[in-house]
Order: sequence, then structure tokens, then C-alpha cells
Amino acid sequence: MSEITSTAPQSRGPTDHNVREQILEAAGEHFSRYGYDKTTVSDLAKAIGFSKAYIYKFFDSKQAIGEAICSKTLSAMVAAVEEAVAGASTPTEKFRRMFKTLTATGVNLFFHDRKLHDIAAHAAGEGWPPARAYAVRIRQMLMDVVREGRATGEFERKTPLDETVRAIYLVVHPYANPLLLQHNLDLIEEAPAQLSNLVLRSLAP
Amino acid sequence: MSEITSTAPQSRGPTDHNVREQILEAAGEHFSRYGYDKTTVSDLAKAIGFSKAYIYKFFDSKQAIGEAICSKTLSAMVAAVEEAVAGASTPTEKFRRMFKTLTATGVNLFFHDRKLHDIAAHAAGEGWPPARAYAVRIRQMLMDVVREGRATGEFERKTPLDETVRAIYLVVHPYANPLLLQHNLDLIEEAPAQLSNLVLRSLAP
DNA sequence: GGTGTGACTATAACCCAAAATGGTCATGAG
DNA sequence: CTCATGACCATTTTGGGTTATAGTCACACC
Repeated sequence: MSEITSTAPQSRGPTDHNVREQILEAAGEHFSRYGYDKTTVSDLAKAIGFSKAYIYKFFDSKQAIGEAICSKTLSAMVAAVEEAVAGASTPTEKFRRMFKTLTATGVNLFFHDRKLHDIAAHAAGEGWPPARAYAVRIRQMLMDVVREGRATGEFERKTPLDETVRAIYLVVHPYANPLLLQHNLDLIEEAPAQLSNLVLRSLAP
Repeated sequence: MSEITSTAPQSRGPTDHNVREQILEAAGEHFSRYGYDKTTVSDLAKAIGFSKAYIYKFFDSKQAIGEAICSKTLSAMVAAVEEAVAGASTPTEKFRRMFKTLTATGVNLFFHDRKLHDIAAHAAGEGWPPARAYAVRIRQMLMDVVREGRATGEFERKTPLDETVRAIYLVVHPYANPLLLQHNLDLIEEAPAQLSNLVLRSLAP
């Protein structure tokens, strides 16, 4: 599972370096336990036995570290969704599972790793590259499913593909985006199924 | 334009009373100009020339005043949407206008009366009665439109009415709810039209 | 009864100096 | 040359003492 390839993840120093990984490991631990704000760069430095200054040989800023961690989190969610989709046979079922898994993993993150969720929500709100990349990835997956459904004749083909995908993404967005998801928790029980049905009705040939 | 009838709007003292209206007038002015938090109950008292204690003869709490103002705001939005819908001939067009006007008035509130928008967003987040009543009202309007569309044969009739309406409401929700709308401002240009198209496709007989 | 208030309390908001933090850089060790 | 840091600065964040605010109540006037 590779991190989400973001636009310009510019990091200083060698991209693969033992220390860089140590930093990320410590950051993952600290951010998850104490949160992004309550973790200082010095904390991370101490955790790996180096000085704070050395951290900045590998990352442009604290935010860059946050983005890397966020990237990992979102990649894990994408992986979970991909796995769920892979296990379905028809495009219809793929879409259902995609929506369901998307919200389920999001909710799971919210309740079981709140601190990491907060980072993801912040990233979504601020348009951090990993959040953008995540959104692009979701749209891609949607497009794949719709394409396949059109190929098999399961979905209608009149509406321009791009328009269809954009609209479906807009439906999914409030549940895929951590920032919005946390305001929709009271709808989580019903929303994925009901919206899946609506979307699939709109896709009927 | 009457305020949104909320569940248990319990207010003290006589429901129609000159002073009560004075309070609401002053509150509308102050909340809109300085915001809910920056307005004190004493400010309102001073504005109408009474003591703070007297305010509490008419309202249970500061929040109760806030709810009343919020109710007015949301009622105005509903009225705007109702007017737009009334001007359309077909259910299809009614739905389009409803969605469009809903987001337009919401965005307008956000940009032109930010302080009142903040109250509405807070109300939505906290589940204040006026916000709930507003949501119910929107769902009612949706149901009216869908019903009419089914009656004229413009919309499909297989899916249970209630399910259809719930799903459509879930689509509209992120743009009707002030709390969510403010996080979707970058989608405002495209969302109403594209989502309207998707919903209408799903309603096709 | 209806109208109206000053005095009171418990809690939340505010303020600001002191401490902590993000980030840089010149320099040293090997 | 690479690896690594302490000293340093500008901005934030924090602690906690003080003030302001929401809400109540007993009472006064008509």
C-alpha cells in the first residue's frame, strides 16, 4: 500500500532514508495518540533520538509531516474500498459496496482513530494535496465502475460519462469527505443504501 | 410570512405583546450586525429601554431569542423557495427551481448576512427546533413535487414514495443545511444543476 | 393581577505576560 | 563531502486572575 501520490509532495533530502521513515513512524504514533496540534516537532525528534533541526533536513515543515501521515490514512481507506469493490461481480454491486465501504471506513476512522480523522478533516478543509489526491482517486474509481457498467449494458449510455461521474461524485462527496462526514453521522445508517438506490435508479438504461 | 412552527417553542409571557416584538426587532438588528455571541441580553434590553430582567419575562433564554430570529431567517428562505416553485409549470421544473433557489438563497445569506447565517449554521449543528422544522418543511416540499410528478406521469411510480423522497432529501441536504453548505461553496456553481439532472434521471418513468 | 427592576450568583469570556513552538542557520565532528 | 546540532528569532499558545454575561429572585409600583 503506497501513499497517495499527491501533486508536489516536495520533501527535502533523500526520499528513502532510514531517518525519514523513523520520523514518519514516530509521527504516526504521536499524531494518532496526542493529535497533530499537541505533538511538537521536538517530540518527534526526541522520539527518534535526533535534534529538531535534523527533522527539517527531511521535511519542509510540520505540515509536510502531517500530509504524509494523512496520506497514509487516506490510502488505507482507498485500499479498503478497492478491496471491497474487487470482491463484487457486477458494477451495480461494485457501486453499492464502494459507497458502503467508503462511509464505513470513514465512520470507523472517526470513532476508532479520532485524532487521525481530525487531521484528515483538516486536510480536506484546507485542500491539502493528499485530500485532493484522495478525491481524485475516488472519482477515478467511480468512473471505472460506471465505465464497466456501461460496457456491460447495465447502465445507461446517453448522459455524457463525465457528467454522470461528476454528479455521482457530488452525491458521494458528503460521506467520502471526512470534514463533511462528521456532520452527517446521524444519517450514516440510511444514507449509503438509500443514496445508492437513487444513483442506481439514475443509471438505469 | 409566519415563523417556522417549531416543536415546543415554549416562550414565557403573552405570545403577542408589544414588548416581545420589540425584543425580536432589536435582536434581529443586533444579531445581524454584531452576531449572536457579541450581542448581550443587556444590549437588547438597553435598545428597547427596559431592564435585562424584563426580557426574561418573555423568553426562557437567550437561545430562545436566537431560535426566534433563526426561525425568521429560515422562513424567509422557505418562502423564497416556495415562490420559485410556484412559478414553475412542470414538476421537473419545480424540482430544478427548488434546488437552485435553495442553494442560491443559502449562498446569498452566507455572503450578505453572514452573522445570521452563522446562527442558522449553529442551529443546524445543534438541532435547534427551527432548524428541524426547516428540514421537515423542505422534505414536505419535495414530497409535494414528487407526488405531483407521479400524478402527471412525469416521474416513475415503482419506488415507494417515502423512500424516493428520503433519498432526494439526502441529495439536497448538503446544500439546504447551512452548516454543510458553507463547506460546499466551491461546488455551488455546478452542484445544483448536475445533481438536479441526476435526481431527475432517477425519477424517470 | 400586570408591569418592571436592582441586586445577586455561578459560569464563561477575556486579557496578557511568560513559556513553548515552528523554523533557520552557521558551524562542528568524522 | 555527509551527518548532526545548539543557539537563535518571530509567532503562537498557555495559565490563571479579572471582568463580563446569562439567568434568578424578591420586591415595588400601578
